[in-house]
Amino acid sequence: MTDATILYDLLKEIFFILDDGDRRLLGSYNLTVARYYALFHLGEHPGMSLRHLSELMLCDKSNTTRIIQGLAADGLVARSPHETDGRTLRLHLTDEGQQLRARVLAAHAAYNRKRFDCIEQVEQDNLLDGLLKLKEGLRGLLQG
Amino acid sequence: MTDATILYDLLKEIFFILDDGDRRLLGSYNLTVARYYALFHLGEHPGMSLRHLSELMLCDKSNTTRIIQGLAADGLVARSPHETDGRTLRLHLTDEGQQLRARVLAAHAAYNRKRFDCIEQVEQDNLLDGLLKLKEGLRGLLQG
DNA sequence: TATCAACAGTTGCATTGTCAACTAATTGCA
DNA sequence: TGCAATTAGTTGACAATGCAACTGTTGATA
Repeated sequence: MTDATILYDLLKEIFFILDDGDRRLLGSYNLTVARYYALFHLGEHPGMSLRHLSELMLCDKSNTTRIIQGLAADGLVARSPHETDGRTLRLHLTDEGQQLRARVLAAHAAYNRKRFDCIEQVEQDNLLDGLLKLKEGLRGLLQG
Repeated sequence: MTDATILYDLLKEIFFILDDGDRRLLGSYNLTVARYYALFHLGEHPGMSLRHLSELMLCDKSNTTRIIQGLAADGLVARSPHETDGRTLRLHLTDEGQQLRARVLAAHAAYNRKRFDCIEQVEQDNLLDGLLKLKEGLRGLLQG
């Protein structure tokens, strides 16, 4: 087994542990992980299109359609037509959506601090460096 | 934004990129990620039970039932009754399954090497150290 | 300008995944 | 031994997700 495969397996395993924790935390706010990400990105980019959101969420646009449908049904997101482009939607958080987003983001940040407390600050920084480089490299592969 | 959240976001994004790549690579072999893992484990433990496979795949046994049904329909896996325990199945790769497994494992390992080539060996080792520590820490949280 | 390609979003379908209920077989214990 | 509890696997209901095909809109160009 090569180093690359060990790294790969580790990354996958850590993801599953993080994701499992997320599911529990977010479930207590009646959110799924996907809905949480949608709320997050919509707060960062008010008025964004569905396609743009799909790119940020790294998922298929059909999936995004349905996630937004659910959030709209819950009164957290509003969809309006684009002013000039008849194909495009403008997505916005409702007031309720913004309030929920603020609460959940705070809870999630606190949860992350707790989770990553297990490693020292220096190691966090090292890890951050390595992961950043890895991410850039992987993104580069997608282009080339 | 705290370091912890940056780390978290990086890990998630890297996972999604890896997963997307996996889906493409495995798709070219007519495999899904779940089927790939099933082939992998079945090759390591010939004759294993469905329940055992479920544990290794970290998923519900009903899901495993259906994944195996699909693989069997494709002629990659054979199911036979256990010699002494009438409840239990014995799962085996067919010859075709073994050949496919060998090819796909090699392709996946090569793909991983290519993907992780973007960072130097020393950095890979550092990353591995940090991730290992993180994994242990996260596991610790689950217990405590 | 008329047409054709590209794009945004939706819908249908298959796979994956969970949970709960079920069947059949085994095990344990009174 | 015989009955109750456990175990292996399957099935059904449902949600999330990806892919492919579709509709309607925009844009580019001949």
